[in-house]
Amino acid sequence: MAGLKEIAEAVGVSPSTVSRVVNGKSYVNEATRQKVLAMVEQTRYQPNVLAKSLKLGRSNTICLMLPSIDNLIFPPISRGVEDVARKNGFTVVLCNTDEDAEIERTYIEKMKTRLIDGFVLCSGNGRNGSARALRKEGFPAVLVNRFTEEDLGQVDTVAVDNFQGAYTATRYLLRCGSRRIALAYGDEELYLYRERYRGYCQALQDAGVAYDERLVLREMGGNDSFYQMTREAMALPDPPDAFFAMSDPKAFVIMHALHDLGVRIPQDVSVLGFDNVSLSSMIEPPLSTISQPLHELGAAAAKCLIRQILYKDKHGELPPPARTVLDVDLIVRQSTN
Amino acid sequence: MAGLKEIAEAVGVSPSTVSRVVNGKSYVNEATRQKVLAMVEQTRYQPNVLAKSLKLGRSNTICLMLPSIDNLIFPPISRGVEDVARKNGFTVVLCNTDEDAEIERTYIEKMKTRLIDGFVLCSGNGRNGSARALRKEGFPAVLVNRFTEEDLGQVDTVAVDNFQGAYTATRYLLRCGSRRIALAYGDEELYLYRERYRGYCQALQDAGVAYDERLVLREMGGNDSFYQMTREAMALPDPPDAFFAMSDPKAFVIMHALHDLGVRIPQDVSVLGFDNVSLSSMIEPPLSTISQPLHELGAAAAKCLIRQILYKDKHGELPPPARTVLDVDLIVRQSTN
DNA sequence: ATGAAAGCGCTAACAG
DNA sequence: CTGTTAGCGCTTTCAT
Repeated sequence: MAGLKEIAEAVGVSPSTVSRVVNGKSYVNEATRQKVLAMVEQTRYQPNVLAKSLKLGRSNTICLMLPSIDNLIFPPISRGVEDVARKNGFTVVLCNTDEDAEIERTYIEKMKTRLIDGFVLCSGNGRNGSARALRKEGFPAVLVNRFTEEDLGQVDTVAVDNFQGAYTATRYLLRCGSRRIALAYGDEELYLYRERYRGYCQALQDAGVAYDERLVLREMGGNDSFYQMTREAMALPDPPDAFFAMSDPKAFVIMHALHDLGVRIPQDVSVLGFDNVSLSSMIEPPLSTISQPLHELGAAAAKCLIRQILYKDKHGELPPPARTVLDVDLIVRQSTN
Repeated sequence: MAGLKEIAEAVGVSPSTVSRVVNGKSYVNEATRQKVLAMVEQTRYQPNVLAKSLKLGRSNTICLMLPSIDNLIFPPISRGVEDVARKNGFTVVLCNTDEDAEIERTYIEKMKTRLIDGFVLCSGNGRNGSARALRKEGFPAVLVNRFTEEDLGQVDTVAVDNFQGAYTATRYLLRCGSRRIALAYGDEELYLYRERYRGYCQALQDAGVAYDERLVLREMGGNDSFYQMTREAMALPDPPDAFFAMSDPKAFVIMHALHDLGVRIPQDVSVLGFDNVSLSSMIEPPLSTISQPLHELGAAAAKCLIRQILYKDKHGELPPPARTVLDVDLIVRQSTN
């Protein structure tokens, strides 16, 4: 692969000149500019990004940290991030942490030594303040979906309004006539789930419907645990007439359990999800759900991060943290009535 | 961030010495070694990977090129790649090409300038010989799932035995008593689908069952096209008594269409998929399918690639191309009988 | 408008 | 066993 030097020699100018025309930063005599350009074309010259990064202290690379790309909501988010990153000349490195704080820490350290320009994080459970630490060190960072109260105002965040989404969901179920709404509660460590819980409670209260602790199914060890909990709930003296699942995959498990119980959806009980994962429209019956704009969430995060990076280039410091909240929609399909 | 130089000064030795102890390549006086190590510890020194790569011409980074991480089979493959890469000290950067040869080409060029050590490719439709070109240039590369006859023996490949899988699938359906087996045929440009088609035809022939062109549903413009084709097939004078879908998502669409038609699965018709994507066990009824070891496919690819990289380091050239074939299993669930 | 020179952080001969 | 030197490919003052 030809380098700056080779093409400089071939044209009979200095490497600096070639660098100048390639980067278009400084004026160069039009005649030589053309000659250089011709040679660049001819040799299909591509600048060595590593050398450039080393020199500049900027790699045009961002890191996307998530629990696992296997989780259905992350592929679209990841595409959102990549699509805008690419459009802006950035490369993205994806890291799966498996929710392990140690792995996350290791990755972050490693990435710093690659002169990574910034981080998009969806991996924290909220307790480890990675993002805040990063920001304190001057690293651009943005939290997507997963963050806590403490992060707000301290670091950039992107998410939907989880409280509102759950409120809307619950109110809808109520309006459909449900009165005993079971809740499939995700990992309570996560702020986003606590927010959805709040939305659920608030909607119940606003409608004057009693909250029943026996109807809140608390995840223990994965989504599969909802299979058994669903059966137990249905065995209650006054069983649920609806299930609100805090994520679509939980709804899938619930529907499965209900099916095995011979309970009809939605005739006997309604099921409502949250996320609008691509498969939710493909199952039987198609799942009603609260849609999160997954791709946009990723795109917004990347935009936010790139804004920080550029701002830092210019002003030498990070811009004040911004909060982005996207809207959710209620998608009514056939699992509710 | 402290560099080699800083810690060298602090200890009172030369940078080379520090480099030596850090890399453990050469013997260093035990006493100084300890002092250096102590300082390394204390300053939490992390070598600048970029500088190292630039010097060595090796980045310890590999590139995973796929159509889109949104496609259900890729997340597990991607995890397989990442897991073994990480274990071996490699970072992976993921590129989504959306099946666009131009995007792929651009990505490849870009990655070369990052001194990428090698490529795992699942993105080609077979016609563009990216992998062969790469190999010719001396770049380690391995093809996963998607490749053609021409690639065999020319470049490293990793895949399941698609012919055998489809043969097994079809034979199973036949043994269950089906005689009119419709086939949901994926993109015929892809060798892997043509292989599955061969397996289907062979099994039919071996069983002495007539091949009926009207039963082969050829994808046109996405999986959703199978919805309509399923309806049409069921409207035939002698409709199918089974569907063999060349991928699980196609099976989902078929099941959906069948459901809307009021056809019962598996009582009226059987449906069999291919891939064993994680959701196939969660739908109603749970889908019988041919399981591809997705995670292992990725892991095997990464191993193969790393082997090439190491071999090249040592011998200055690539090892002869190897072919890895993994086994598939028939998973009988409840969509067939 | 252009060239010379220094240096980003690291490694690898080559001396000693 | 350890220090000196050169250089990976690029950008950027600073001269000219």
